[in-house]
Amino acid sequence: MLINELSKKTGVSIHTIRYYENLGLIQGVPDENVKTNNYKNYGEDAEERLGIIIEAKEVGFTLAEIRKLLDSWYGNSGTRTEQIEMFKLKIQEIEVKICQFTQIKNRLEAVCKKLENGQC
Amino acid sequence: MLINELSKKTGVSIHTIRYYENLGLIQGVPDENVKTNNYKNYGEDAEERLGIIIEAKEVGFTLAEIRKLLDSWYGNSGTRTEQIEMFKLKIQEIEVKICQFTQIKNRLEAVCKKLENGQC
DNA sequence: TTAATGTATAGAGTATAGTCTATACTTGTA
DNA sequence: TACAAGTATAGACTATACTCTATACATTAA
Repeated sequence: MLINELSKKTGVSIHTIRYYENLGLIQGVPDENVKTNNYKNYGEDAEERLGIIIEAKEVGFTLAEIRKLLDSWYGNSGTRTEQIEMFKLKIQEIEVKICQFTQIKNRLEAVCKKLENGQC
Repeated sequence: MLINELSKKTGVSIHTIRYYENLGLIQGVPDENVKTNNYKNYGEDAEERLGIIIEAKEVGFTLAEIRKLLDSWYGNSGTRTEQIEMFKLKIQEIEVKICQFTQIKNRLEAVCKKLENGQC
């Protein structure tokens, strides 16, 4: 598919897709059959990678981190042991984040209850 | 306490504290007894607010959101009903985030296991 | 074939969140 | 009293993550 379709499918703007492509997060390839242009084609892999980027961004990873994540995910870098280390580290980070979220949630809930009971 | 002490206590740089103060997230007050300077004094409230800022930032709130949070927290804005609404909304947002984190964590764990079992 | 629309590339502009520098005044210690 | 260190203010600079503009070429429908 061309960039326009990828954009519509994922909800990511064409500009942003190109920005991600410049950063090496996804990659389109020119169609060998078409010699007249250098339009890039994006496959399901690009779509999937974009999906992961969106998800990872939502939970607070930077694009630099996501790049590393994708490289490990798709085995573009590091030995298997390094990849496993990378994933375990990320899992730990996420666990810490979940913990922090739970804490601040409890804090907010406590304040909320106080407010509801008119104790403020 | 003066800005230097506040910085040391919280681990937030003097520059950043001033930046937050400009945004209205915290506030120091000049000492009425000292007429020679306009050095600002920061109380425990400022320290506490900085603590909340740090926590909230860690879980992904923007400074604009944190400002609203602090205003509700300390009752500087809105009716009680509005405050409760605000808190409930934030709690919901956090629940969604925790859910997203759990999902991506499961995803990472699955890939990790595959890697460990040599299925990649 | 022409006009509208789509694509690629490069580079400028924007928003957020700092971070640093310059200048000027104040305080505290030798 | 001199001087190092602290403080305030304003403004410049940086990094991240876009977002937009300009230019040029390609494609497609009328």
